[in-house]
Amino acid sequence: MDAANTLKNHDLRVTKIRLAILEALGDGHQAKPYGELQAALGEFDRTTLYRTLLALIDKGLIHKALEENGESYYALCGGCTTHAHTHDHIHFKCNDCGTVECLHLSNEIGFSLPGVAIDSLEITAKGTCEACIA
Amino acid sequence: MDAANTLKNHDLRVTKIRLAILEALGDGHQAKPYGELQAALGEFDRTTLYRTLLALIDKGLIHKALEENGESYYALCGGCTTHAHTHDHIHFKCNDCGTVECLHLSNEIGFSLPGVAIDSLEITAKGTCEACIA
DNA sequence: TTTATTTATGCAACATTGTTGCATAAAAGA
DNA sequence: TCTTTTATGCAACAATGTTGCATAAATAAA
Repeated sequence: MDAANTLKNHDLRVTKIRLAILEALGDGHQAKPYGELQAALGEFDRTTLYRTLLALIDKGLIHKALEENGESYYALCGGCTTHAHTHDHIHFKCNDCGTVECLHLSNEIGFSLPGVAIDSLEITAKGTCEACIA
Repeated sequence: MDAANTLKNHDLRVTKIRLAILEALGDGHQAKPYGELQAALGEFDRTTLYRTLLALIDKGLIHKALEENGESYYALCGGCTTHAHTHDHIHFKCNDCGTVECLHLSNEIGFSLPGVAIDSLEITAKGTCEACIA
């Protein structure tokens, strides 16, 4: 499906910046830092970018993958559901090249916290990615 | 051990703000948001607070438990080692009362990511805490 | 205990991100 | 094409992060 239809299917009007953000986020398994998005979308106003990201998150098209050093990383929602980016989905950041990837786990992660009700689980692993090891 | 000796043992001079931060962080199993620390330590300059937090992190006395909505949460390093707050240590945020706790897991969490080398793992769970369920 | 040295603090200044209100422009439906 | 709804851009401000530098405070040495 093309980006315009993806937007329509998520109850969003088709506008230039929305198409541009979807394009900037690429194939979806990699999260982009806010600064990079802002640089890539320099033709648009910062406020518009900010509000558009909120809108896309709200409609479940993208998600905030991680926050680090005051900067947020955004990625397309691939197989993820809108509200539960959990259990079988983790974020991996390479300390060498800085790449942040959304990875699917074959095995589910399980643990229990007695007494509390868990709604969501965010797991961020850091280390060295395959490309930087080689 | 009292706070002054804790500082000395970590290669840190004993100063008013450092003692005040340790006191503000309390018994250590609960992380405090930056804004709350700043409010509690209002007598000190913001820059000093900022640099002091960096120093305490650097020496392994405290750690940044989580970042959310641009705000960092800090907690004492209890049983944690300086660089690896992982595997058996998670952060739990109650969506009701906002409390963030550092919790110890009895069972270790395990999973594998083929090809990558994992240095650290951060796990944040959100939901409702025991007090807010009751 | 006084002095010398090292380090922390406070202040000023600025960058970045987040955030809101409002007038205007653009998109979707009639 | 016209109308209605929504998005965009601009201005403005708040909060956090960050650096440089002069001064004050803490530690080490005499």
